[in-house]
Amino acid sequence: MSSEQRHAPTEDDLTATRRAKLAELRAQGWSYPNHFTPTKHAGELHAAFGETDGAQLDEAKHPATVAGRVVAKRAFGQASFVVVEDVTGRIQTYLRRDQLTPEEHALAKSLDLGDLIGVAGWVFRTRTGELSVHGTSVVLLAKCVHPLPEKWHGLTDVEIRYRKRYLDLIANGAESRPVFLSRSKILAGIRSFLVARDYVEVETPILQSIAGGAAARPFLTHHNTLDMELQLRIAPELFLKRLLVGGFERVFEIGRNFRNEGISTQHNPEFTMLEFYQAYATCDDLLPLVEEMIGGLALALHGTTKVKYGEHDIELGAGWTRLSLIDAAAAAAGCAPHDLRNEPKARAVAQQHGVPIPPGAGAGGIATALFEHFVEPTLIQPTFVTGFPAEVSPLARANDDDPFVVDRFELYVVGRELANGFSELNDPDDQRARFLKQLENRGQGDDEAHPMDEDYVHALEHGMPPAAGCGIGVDRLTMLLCNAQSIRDVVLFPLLRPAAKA
RNA sequence: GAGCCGUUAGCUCAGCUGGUUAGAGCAUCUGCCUUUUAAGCAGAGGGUCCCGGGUUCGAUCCCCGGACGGCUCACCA
Repeated sequence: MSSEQRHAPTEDDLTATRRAKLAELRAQGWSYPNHFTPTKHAGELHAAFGETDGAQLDEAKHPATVAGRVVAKRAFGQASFVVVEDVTGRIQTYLRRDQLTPEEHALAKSLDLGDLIGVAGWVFRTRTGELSVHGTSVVLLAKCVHPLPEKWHGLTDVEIRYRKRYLDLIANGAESRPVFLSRSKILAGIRSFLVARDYVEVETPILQSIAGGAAARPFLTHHNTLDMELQLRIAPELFLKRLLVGGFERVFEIGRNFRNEGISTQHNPEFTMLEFYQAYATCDDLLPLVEEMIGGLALALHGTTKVKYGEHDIELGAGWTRLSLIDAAAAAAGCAPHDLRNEPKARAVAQQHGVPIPPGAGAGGIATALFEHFVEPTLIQPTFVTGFPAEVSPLARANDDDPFVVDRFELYVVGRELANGFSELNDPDDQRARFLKQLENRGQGDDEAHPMDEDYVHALEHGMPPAAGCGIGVDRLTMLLCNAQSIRDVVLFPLLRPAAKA
């Protein structure tokens, strides 16, 4: 390739070199072998022989076959040290000419960082004391034709980490993999917690004709043969409650919700939510359940209910603070609680503090805006906020003594909403009226107002047992328990714009 | 959607006030090396300085526009 001639952007030289090696192997008949069975993981070998001295190992010559990715290679003329990484960790292999066929020796010399190989041999300890596998055969399992990120600094470009998560896992596996293992444990922990309490796991539609159950804008899609507009669900709530009508008494679903909104460190357009519903329970019954679940998950993951999140030390052991939304908002805004029940007065308070008033908001909506503005960011330790205005809770049951509010709570930790639960509204006429009120708000410009769902009201008209339900954002819970500052660090493949065409 | 910041070799990063041929380490290639530990030694190759305009004798650098990303804000969980 002449240097004065500006060649078209062809393949990178590093990749070309590796492809040439691959072509050579193929010419010799190699073709991505399918049958290879390792007998040991790296972690097993370290666990079994980590304390065994070299003389004993030489005596016993324990056989071992390992497989994994080449993550380091130190080659000499007639021998090489090749470090292989599998899901449990790393093990060094030692490949020398006098133990291999000529073809294997040539392969060992041509190995690139990133290749997947299998090595059979015996366990030994090198002169410098490192536990290794002395190879008697080596086979290439898959070729890596692209150069991998540098071994010392790893991959720091966050865009590539999210876009090509496999590279993040290869290059930064020690840091990024544990988060996803923890996420798996959290999901399993939630399931076993609820199943142990007689909850039934169910799956409800993601494709819905009216996406309801939350205040959010949906994604739109289309069914071709039915020629039908569909929306991706924004919450499973209304279907889970139809199941309560049908006779299930305790149900839960862990699933993806889709909300057509902005992206931030705390928002991914698709996110995982746990929702659970219990008949013959009230809102108050759920608080201890949530405490126990989240505290138990922390204990299972970390062995303690104290977790570190950024600068904060969070105590997730039971006994969380409880706070009334209206009282807290009034205290922060320096007015009397009853002022926030009166729309003109509430409006004046908000204007006095320069807090924007949502379109169509009445006293309840304004009180909530004040709460979110002043109080929410200050709730660092786990706090249950109760007494939400009915106006902002179209699916929750009004309080018997004070119909201005509903029997509802939200859980806040490190200034973020983590869970939302309430006694369910099972009065179909009240539900219809609330939906109509939401339609009014929609007319006034609130495009996240809840749509009318006659089918759901019709279900309620058959009688839904008194019940309470709760939703927990699994991604945010994982962030909290894994000390992750961005939701993209706990979602394997976060949504990104398509990469610019290079 | 708005504001601020960023984008230089495959990766991690330098690059002065605008100056001639844009550097380093790792990685790669060639040679030597049968117990290394970020192996070593000798040599070599590798760049659309994110893209498009503008200013200038001259732009990686200054100005304008755009793409992508990060952070903050707004909305939600």
